[in-house]
Amino acid sequence: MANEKKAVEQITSMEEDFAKWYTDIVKKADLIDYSSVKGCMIIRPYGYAIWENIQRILDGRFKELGHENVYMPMFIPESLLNKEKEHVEGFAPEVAWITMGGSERLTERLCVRPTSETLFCEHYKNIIRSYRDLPKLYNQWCSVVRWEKTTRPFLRSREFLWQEGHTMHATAKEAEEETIRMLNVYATFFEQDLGMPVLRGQKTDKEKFAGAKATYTVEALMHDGKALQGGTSHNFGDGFARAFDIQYLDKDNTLKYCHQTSWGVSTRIIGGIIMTHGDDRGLVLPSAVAPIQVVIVPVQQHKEGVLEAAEALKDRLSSVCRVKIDDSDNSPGWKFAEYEMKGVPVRIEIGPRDIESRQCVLVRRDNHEKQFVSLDGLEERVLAELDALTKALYEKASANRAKRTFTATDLATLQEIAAKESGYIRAMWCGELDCELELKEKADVSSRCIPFDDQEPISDTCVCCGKKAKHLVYWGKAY
RNA sequence: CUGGGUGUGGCGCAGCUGGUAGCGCGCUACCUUGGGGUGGUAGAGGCCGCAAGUUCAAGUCUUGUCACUCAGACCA
Repeated sequence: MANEKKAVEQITSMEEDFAKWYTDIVKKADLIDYSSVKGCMIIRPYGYAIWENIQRILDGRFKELGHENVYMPMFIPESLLNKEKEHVEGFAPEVAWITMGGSERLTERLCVRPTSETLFCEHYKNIIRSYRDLPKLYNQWCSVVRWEKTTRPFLRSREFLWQEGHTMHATAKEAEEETIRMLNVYATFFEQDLGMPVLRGQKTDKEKFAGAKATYTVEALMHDGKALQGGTSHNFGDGFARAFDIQYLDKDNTLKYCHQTSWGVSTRIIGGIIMTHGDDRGLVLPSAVAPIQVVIVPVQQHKEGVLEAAEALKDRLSSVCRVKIDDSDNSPGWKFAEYEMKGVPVRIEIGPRDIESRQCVLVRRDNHEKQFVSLDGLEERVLAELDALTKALYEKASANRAKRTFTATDLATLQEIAAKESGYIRAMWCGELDCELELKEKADVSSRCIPFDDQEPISDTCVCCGKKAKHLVYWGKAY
């Protein structure tokens, strides 16, 4: 249809070129603009509003669980960063350094935080004395800098926004519980609020965070079959505590090292939302984080009573959701396309015909079906549709994941699948780094995670070396 | 970091064998139209990424450089 075609001609089709489709969307939905520094993006009001919604929801959940927000400096002296060996080795290659202050050369250079473990450790050492001081449950919302070679809006930028929780506990058991608890907070947020199914699981040693004892992850699968690590939760054991000498005096009057966790999600989530739910008309936003949940488009708005009726609807709906009315001079068709591009979950059209029959037209972003809806009880109906939309997105994404999840019990099959398909490949693994490297080399896949909820062995031997298998691993290509 | 692509009004592009810049969209004003990007009239807006060089003359040729972008390698 000519009109259909016209509505989508502004963005590249995702089938044609997924990468270009993605950049088209981030630009044309007004999420970001590029800045004059490579890899540093300007997050525009509409994009930032999505982040604010993510922040508000997660921040509330963190606080319900007893976490407090703090703010740490953005600079880390080199000597402080160097205290934990594995950690510094992991991050050193992508750290940005400050060497000058005004016109003076600094005696010790400062790194711009790539993550704040060391800063938290320095502070915790000063404030933790007794078991009564534990646990310490701190979180901060901030930006961090990692000097990436290749950058993409939201997915990999040199500066990005995130939250990083850093907690200190008396025992290893408590630290492990906190690590899993926060992983579950993320998993729930992804699945219920963002409509994104995730795999909860553990990273292999190769993929885990520098300095961590164990790294857990929620992995999401994008529409094109590539995986995206959505959030991470690390258990540090007492490794950093030993490096920074963070001890407390326990009830039994002996000094003990603290056990530590950290966990984070970043603006990368927004990239994940785009690549999971978006379509050829543009962005599709899950209701919970959509800056505009309902857009009201008046039709024949110059006619008597139309704008007034639209305004009245807006007033009513404002009490239950985020609603906008577009009374600009643009034609209705223009507005339809515009708000589809921006991923607004629900559109309501109201014109003279509707007013006469006390109804309006309601169209959901995910299925585009026009429904004639009575104005009575509209608030409840809209809330139900917002909820149904997120659930429908979840179902659709789950179906995509199911379609793209494969199983291999021998190397040849795994290679064949990896070459032909895009998605997860379930396969047994012996636990050796060599096999991970070999699979990368031979099939160009990396281990995404050892999933918690899918460990029923599919064979006894490692898919790569044939030795006794330890875990079922999801393999794939990742962003 | 390696390899490709691209830099020309805000955006997308044209500009051939060198001769002093053009189209579409958008923007501004007014009118018109309005249930899937409505049509019209009149306007505003560019030292062609940057720097050297060749030439009487460079958007166009040469060299260098910077940026963006895609695909790898590396990472949230």
